[in-house]
Amino acid sequence: KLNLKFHHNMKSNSGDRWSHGGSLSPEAADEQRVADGKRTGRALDPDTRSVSLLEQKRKVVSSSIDVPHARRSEEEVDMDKVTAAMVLTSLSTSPLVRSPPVKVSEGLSGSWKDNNSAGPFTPSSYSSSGGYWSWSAPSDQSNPSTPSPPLPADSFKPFRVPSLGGVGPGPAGPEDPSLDEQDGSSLLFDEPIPRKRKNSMKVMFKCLWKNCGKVLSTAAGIQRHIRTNHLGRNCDSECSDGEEDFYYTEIKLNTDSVADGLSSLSPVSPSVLSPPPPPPPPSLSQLADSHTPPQSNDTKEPQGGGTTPLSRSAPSALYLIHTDHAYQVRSAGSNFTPTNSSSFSISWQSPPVTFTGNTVSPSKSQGFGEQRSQTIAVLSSPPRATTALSRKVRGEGKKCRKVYGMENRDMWCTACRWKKACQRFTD
DNA sequence: TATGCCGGGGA
DNA sequence: TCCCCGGCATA
Repeated sequence: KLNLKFHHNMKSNSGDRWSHGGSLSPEAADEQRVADGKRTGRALDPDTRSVSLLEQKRKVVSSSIDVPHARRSEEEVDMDKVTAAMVLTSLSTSPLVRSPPVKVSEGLSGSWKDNNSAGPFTPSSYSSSGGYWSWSAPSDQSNPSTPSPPLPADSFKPFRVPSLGGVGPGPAGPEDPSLDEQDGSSLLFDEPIPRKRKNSMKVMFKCLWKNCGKVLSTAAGIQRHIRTNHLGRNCDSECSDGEEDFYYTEIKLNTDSVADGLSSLSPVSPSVLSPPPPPPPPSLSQLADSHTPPQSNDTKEPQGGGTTPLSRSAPSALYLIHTDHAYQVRSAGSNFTPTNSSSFSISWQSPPVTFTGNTVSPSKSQGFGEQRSQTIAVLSSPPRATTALSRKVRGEGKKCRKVYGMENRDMWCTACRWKKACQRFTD
């Protein structure tokens, strides 16, 4: 509990997400890196290294916290699952709403970081591409104009809060998260999509900005379009923080059916993009709210207090979206290979992981249960055997007691009377 | 809950 | 040794 509080305070105190993530994340990152050894590529920041006793102490605390997190996560996971499932279902219906998902995903990613302050990636993103997240934090001057943040902000806060509380996605311990989550995400999104592309599919990029359905054939083009027209950035790629990635979606067109034209795009794209279901009404409402008002986003973010209302339901939704988004990002990353995006994809994946982890957790629990039962069985079996050997197995036939009944106890054999093995009706 | 028995204890 | 009973395991 103390630990949790500690994290929370840190986050709340520092208006900036990143600062939060940064402070906490480095520690976690170190741990995970060591443990996993997966993402060793990035060197730790000098700052991180410099961390001294205090940091170490934190680590200890954080590590201890992990356990509680996991537990909470499991509980909530179930809820999240359900919510997520609902969201997905609903999303599958309407394609247009995608943009929200993307944003949401961002929010999620952010939350994820916070949650998994210990997460391996936080540091990387933190150190390498702090700018990325800037959008999420309007306070940063870098992205003053970015409207999209609003959505993220709303969703973001709620999401974060839960996670911070310990309920969050961070459920899985350091180990599980990365592995399980990745697996889940990969299963759902990674494999199917990439393969499809290769076939007769043509990839187009559609601007998700409101009232802008512009479709371009290149990611660079769409990014530029978004950057210039929607984000109001004049500078080229330099200015890009990867934010553009979130405002366009990748559309796969079947070359055969391309004739249909864009009109077909919207319908097709959803189906094609296995991961991203369309935006449905109810669940979306939340998302939409967060999305639509970019400005509100900015306003909200600074305060950061927004723990209140959205809280759980939103987070769950976010999860789904997040996943979807992750997919998009990844694909984009693979295609475009933006430096930032790469980092993103990683961080994003982690969130899916969380989700998956949740999903998995149940199975795990079951597995444990099974193990338990097995173990018990094993243990119990020996006693039985012992009993059988040492103790006379109960005879099948009726004994004096049953034959004569309690009323005629006098008629019982002495053994029966003495509560010994019946001598009269021996088996 | 009802039985069948074992292990013990008292007379 | 005879009788009884507590308690356990099983049906």
